[in-house]
Amino acid sequence: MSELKSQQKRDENESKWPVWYEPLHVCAQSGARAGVVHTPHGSFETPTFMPVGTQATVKALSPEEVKELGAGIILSNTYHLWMRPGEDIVREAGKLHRFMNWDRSILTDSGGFQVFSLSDSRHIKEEGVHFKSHLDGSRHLLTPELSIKIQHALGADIIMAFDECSPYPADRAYIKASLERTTRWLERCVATHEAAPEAAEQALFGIVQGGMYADLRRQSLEQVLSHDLPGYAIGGLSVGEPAETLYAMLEAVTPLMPSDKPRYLMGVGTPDYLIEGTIRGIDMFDCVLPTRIGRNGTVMTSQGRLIVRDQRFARDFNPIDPNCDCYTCRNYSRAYVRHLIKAGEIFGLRLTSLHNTYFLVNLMKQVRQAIFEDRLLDFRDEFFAAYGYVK
RNA sequence: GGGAGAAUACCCAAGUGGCCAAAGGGGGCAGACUGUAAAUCUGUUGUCAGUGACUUCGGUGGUUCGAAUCCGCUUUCUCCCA
Repeated sequence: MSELKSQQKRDENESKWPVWYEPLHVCAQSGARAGVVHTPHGSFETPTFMPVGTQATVKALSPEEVKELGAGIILSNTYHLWMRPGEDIVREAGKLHRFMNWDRSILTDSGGFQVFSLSDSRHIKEEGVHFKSHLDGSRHLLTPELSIKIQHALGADIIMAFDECSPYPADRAYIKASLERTTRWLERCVATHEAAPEAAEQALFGIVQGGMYADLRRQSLEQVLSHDLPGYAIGGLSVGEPAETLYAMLEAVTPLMPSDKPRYLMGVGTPDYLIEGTIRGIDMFDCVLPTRIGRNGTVMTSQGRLIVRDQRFARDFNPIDPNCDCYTCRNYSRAYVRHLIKAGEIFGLRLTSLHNTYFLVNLMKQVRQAIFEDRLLDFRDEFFAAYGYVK
């Protein structure tokens, strides 16, 4: 695409969508993209890592802290806020941004992941998914229409289509049927969304499924792309498959995705996946990993993962990561963090959550810089060597 | 001074003849965690070799084919009465 044509496309997207992608640079060495995603609540630089705040809070962190560590966009969750406190309350509060005091971008997941993670207490049907509430066992039906309506009430800048995040392993017939149902659900999501006034300020992203079958991934992509949407996501990965499989699935679809729209790899959060995903053309990632493993006593460092709760750190008065300049590493030692975690002190969870989230957000900043310098493959190799990944 | 009761592994605590190296908690140690039912979950926790052996239930001496469990003595602790 010529410079002029891509500029035209950009202008077109800007006027057409509440959320649009501004490409800035493609890494000559890796083909990875750096850009900016513009939303009604500010812009965020890509590639980026999005911390997850399922229940309208990034667990253990205040919005100010999440902001300070550099996150430009966070996630929240349709299913959980629907169950509690109820989307009507969030709407009444002035929608999510006001409710949780976060003035940057927000993305809400549709509840599609809960179709996967709450598999013991739900039934999938064509109309939607019947859930038994994990809170009180009450029965509920989440449909594509309802998911979109709830997400309208929540008011995130980016909302997700209601999909089935299919399990792994799963046979081809199941995956094919599942992805086709997800496609039909997408049509219903789009119809509901486009008919609503909220479409002016919220952008609906479609989700590519297809399990671990490259041709089914392509089929799903084709169906999703038949809707002109402001962004596209890849779902149903990082569900237990080998890394090579995940990479292969990305390679099956990202080259066919439009270059003027953001691409979001859902639920992916280890450093290797972030880097390899970016190399394969992904712009956005989210994951509970940094906050969850943080709360459970594990930290990520430039030299690899550490279970900082382990005894070997009892007298280690160095920072968690000597190369990190987050609040935790600037002020506290491994020994202190370990002590807090062992003692069950809340502050310990806060320090590890803060560090881990900073680590991934900051990693993506470095990745972005490497893209601009056309040296992302070199950066990857350097990072992996220090982190302890064997390539 | 008299009487009653209790002592079990790092801690608390089950167990009152064999199925007991000994339940269950806690603590310790280790691991897992990927669009969050997760400040959670799993494994392990006498010793040594690892399908077995050895040493353990305050100490000691007995009874018995067999004892953490029954008996004698003893030590310590708690409570009650003087």
